[in-house]
This record gives sequence, C-alpha cells and structure tokens, in this order.
Amino acid sequence: MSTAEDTTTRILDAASELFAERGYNGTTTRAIAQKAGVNEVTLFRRFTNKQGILNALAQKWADGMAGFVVKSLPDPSDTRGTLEALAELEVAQATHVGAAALRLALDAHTAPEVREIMGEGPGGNFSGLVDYLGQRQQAGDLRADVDPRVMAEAFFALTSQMVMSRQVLDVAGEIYEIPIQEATRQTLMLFLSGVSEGVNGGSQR
Amino acid sequence: MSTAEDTTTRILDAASELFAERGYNGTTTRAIAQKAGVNEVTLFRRFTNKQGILNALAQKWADGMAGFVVKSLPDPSDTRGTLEALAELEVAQATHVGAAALRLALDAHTAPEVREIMGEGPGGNFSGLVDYLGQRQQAGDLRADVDPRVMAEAFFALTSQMVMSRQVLDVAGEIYEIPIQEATRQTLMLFLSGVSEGVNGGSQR
DNA sequence: GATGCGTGCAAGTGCTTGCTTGCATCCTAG
DNA sequence: CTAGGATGCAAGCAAGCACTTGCACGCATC
Repeated sequence: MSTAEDTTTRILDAASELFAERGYNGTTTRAIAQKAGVNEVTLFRRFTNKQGILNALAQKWADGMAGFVVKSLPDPSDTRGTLEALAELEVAQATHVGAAALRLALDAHTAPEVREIMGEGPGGNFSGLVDYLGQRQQAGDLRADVDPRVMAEAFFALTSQMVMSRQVLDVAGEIYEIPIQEATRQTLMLFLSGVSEGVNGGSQR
Repeated sequence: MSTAEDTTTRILDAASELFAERGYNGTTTRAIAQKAGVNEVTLFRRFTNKQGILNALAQKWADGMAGFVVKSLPDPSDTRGTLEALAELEVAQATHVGAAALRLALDAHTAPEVREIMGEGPGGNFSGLVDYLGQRQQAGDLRADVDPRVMAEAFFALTSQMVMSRQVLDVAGEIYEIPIQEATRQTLMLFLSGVSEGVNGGSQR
C-alpha cells in the first residue's frame, strides 16, 4: 500500500509543478503522467478527472495552509517582528504552493473549475493583513497617511513577486542571481522602512 | 481601404484583450475572429499564422514603447521626481500593453513563439533602472544597504502588481476598490520612504 | 463593363486532448 | 496457493484546435 500512496503523491507533485509552469489548461494529462512516471490511465483511475487532480491538490494545500493566519502569530504588538514572520511564511508558502497557486489564479478566468477552487486563500490572507495593519496604524506604529489596503497589497506584491519572478516567470533568474532569502530580507527592510511612522519622506507632495 | 486597416486594427485589439485574459495558448483563433467581428479565415489571410498575430501585436507595442527608457528622463539628479515619473510611465504602459504582455510572459515557458517575442522589454527596463538606482546610491540619495537590483525588483513588483492584480487577476477588484491612480501614488510614497537615505528603520536586524 | 481586392461562408484535414475500454501482469493478504 | 487490488499497455473515440481550400459576393478603379 505504500506504493499506492506513493503513486498519489507523485501524481500530485507532478501536477503541481506542471500547473505552475504551464497553467491548468496548458497542462496535459499525458504530461502529468509522464512526469509522475505512471501510466496516463492511472490518473483517471485515481482521480476520475483532470479536475479531480486539481481538487485533490487544492485540498492538500488547504490542509497545509491551516496555520497561516495573522491572528495565530506570537506577539502582535511587535509590528516589525510580526511582519517579518509573516513575510517568511508568505514566501515559504508561496514557494511551496504559490507558484502553482498564482499561476492557477490567472487561469481562473478561463477555466471555471479553477475559479471554484481558488476562491479562498489569497482573499482571506489579504483582509486579515489589512485588519492587522489598520490596528497597528491606530497604535501609532505605522504611518497613517497610507491606506492599510494599499500597504497590504504592497506587502503581497513584494513577497509574491519574489516567488513569481523566480519560479514562474523565471525571468529574474536570467537577470540576476541574488538568493531568495537575501532578496526577501532586503525587500522587507524596504517595506518596513517605508511603512513605519516618522519617516523623512512623509511629505504629501 | 479604410475598411482593410480597420479590420487589422479590430483583429489586433481583440487578440490583445483575449491574450491578456486567457494567455496565448488559451486563446483560440475562433475566439479572436468572433470578438473582432470577422470571419476566422480573415485572420489567416492577413497574418498567415496565429503567431503572425502575436508578431504584429509585439511590433505595435514595440513602436509605442520607443520613448520608455530611463535615460530619456528630464532631471536625473531629482531622484524622487524621476522615480515618480517612471512609476507613472510604468503603470500607464502596463495598463495599455502590460495586461497582455504580463500574461504572455507567463506563456513564454510553454510557447516558444511567445518566448522569442518577449525577450526585450522588461529586461531592458530592468537593468536600466538598476543602473540608475546604483548611481543615486553613490550620490548618497538612496540607502546603501539594499542592493539596487532588489530595489528595482521591488519597484517593478509594486507598479506591475497594480495592473496585474486589477486587470489580469481581477482579484483585487473584488477585494477593494481604491482607484489605481491613488493606489499608485500611495505605493510610490511607501517605496520612496523605504528607499531613501536616513530612515529610522536602517538597523540591520 | 471588366478586373482585382477584401471579405464571408461551408466544408474539410490532420493533430492533440481528455477520457474510456479490455486485457495482461504484478504484489500482497488471507 | 489463491483471490483481489493496483498498475501497465495498446487501442480507440469524440471533441476541439490551427489551418486550408474552393466558391461566391460586393465594391472600388480603370
């Protein structure tokens, strides 16, 4: 039975990688089978559908994402520490799941079956972060002249872009080769400086 | 003959929109024809190929992009002003062209014909900005403890994300509704504050 | 009034894709 | 040793795709 489980895992891993690279519609069941090293028929026997594979994948992600909420973080009054932890989580998460998830989000337009699946994740994270940033603004930790939703968007833009450009677009890889940890660290420094109260650049133009 | 030109225009416009929404592979020639209000055969008579349509589109973009270089900006010693102007350009550009271009960049993986076309644009802009930011660092305008390549990546992440999330992903539209100009302004404020010399957040961890 | 160009329409070709079916093979549990 | 479940393999099917061909129509120009 270890073989059976193993087969499932290999299929899902292969599908995840291919979805990230080529999107949902761009990934053929034959390609998944080949990458997983199984016969194509096995896919359908295990998951009935191509969509079944997607569902299983989404389920797997949802399970792994359980702990990923702002509220469950250690010391919320430590704004800097919290955001650092969040950024690490986000990048790690995006590295595992996000490459495929981001790509699939784009496919949500075209493929209705993808759209169904993708509803949850980002939205929940987003509004959670917006709430948190709003609180920190009122606590005087963060500058008040920038909308918390803009801050949150910037935060996700910066973190997800790290992964997006490196893994999915794979453009930045050709452009330069700063390791992702280092790039993340520096980017977060930028973000924190920009977002903090009492900055020199506060003039409203 | 006005009709002939018009036909070409309508086809390219339709293709651009559809590529933005569904990507290259996800867009069928039938769909383009229908959206353009012409017969499918007309596409092939005008552009020989589906790739021919892509080429024509890329050509059209390239023509419009001519002026978009860092070097051609007014007063380079005015760091803030220059970056503001660049951000405006970038967002405007991305709004016109980028929705499709960004989407196509993702397809570069799968479709070799797309890859050929997409080589230029972003890379050129990117390294141009890296150079500029490096100079401004040496002039003491920008903080020295962040790699200019990271800064540039953050810059493009922030600006392109504006367009990406609104037009392509169309997720942010559901999440919140700050007009893009306002969001861009605030985001740039964040970026400038984060990037400037003499910020309070300069501690290295 | 004939010529040529741009276009529409109908039909079809070869290829790929998602998915199915039938049969043989292997491995493990009882 | 035998029964059942998981897998492989070969073949195929219907649909959708990019792309082609042949013919007819309208509309300018000479």
